[in-house]
Amino acid sequence: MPDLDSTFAALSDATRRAILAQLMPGEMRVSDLAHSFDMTLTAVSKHVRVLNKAGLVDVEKRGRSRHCRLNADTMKEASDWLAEYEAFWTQRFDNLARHLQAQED
Amino acid sequence: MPDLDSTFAALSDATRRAILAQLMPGEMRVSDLAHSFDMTLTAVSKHVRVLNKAGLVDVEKRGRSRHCRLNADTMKEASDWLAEYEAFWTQRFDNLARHLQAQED
DNA sequence: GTTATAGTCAACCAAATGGTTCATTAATAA
DNA sequence: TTATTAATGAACCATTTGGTTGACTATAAC
Repeated sequence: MPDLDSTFAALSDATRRAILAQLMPGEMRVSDLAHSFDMTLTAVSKHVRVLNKAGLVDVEKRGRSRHCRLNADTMKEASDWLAEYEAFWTQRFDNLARHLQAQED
Repeated sequence: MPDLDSTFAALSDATRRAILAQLMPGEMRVSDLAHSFDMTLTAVSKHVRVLNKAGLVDVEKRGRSRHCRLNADTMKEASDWLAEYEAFWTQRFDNLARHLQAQED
């Protein structure tokens, strides 16, 4: 049930975007993520919680670890919202796009 | 010069997204925009300033009016960032059961 | 001129944000 | 059993945010 407000808000922090990038190859524990950042485990845990509440990351408790993994469905919703404006930026590059399309054929 | 931080932050507010939607058909003055919202002109003016600083809206002073228009190039940057995750929502390799398990706290 | 309109600026407020430290819970290891 | 590890919770702090009101600037209209 994540709304666009919390999704975009979650994406507005560089640390959280970096967390998402780290999760691309596969799931990671919260403490593994924390090693990459110059902040406390508590801070990273909070960021993960924000991402989780925004629906961008799923967290699964296994033993005493929390395993985090991307939930890209929510990103798709943000992407879909932006896509409604696509015409406003593709129009400018229309000529280039046609040119590239012609080269593909 | 807008960074992703301010771009996504600007997009995280429903009022500002509504302003962007209103600007799709064409430019509008700040006071025209303000008519649509249950808040003061000052508040709308502040939202426009946030959108302008984020590079999402261009503002041109004409007479005593400020005319606002979309700048979709910045939206494209946000869209491009999200697009790097496209593979994660187009290829749905995660199964539903695991997803549901992750949802429980 | 005087007055109305468009908009910003400044000050203020309550709530949210991003970070810290310290304490605590829960699971594993010795 | 005891100690260690993984992670969250609680309290705190400074800054930012989204809104207000009231004063102000600048343009346009009468």
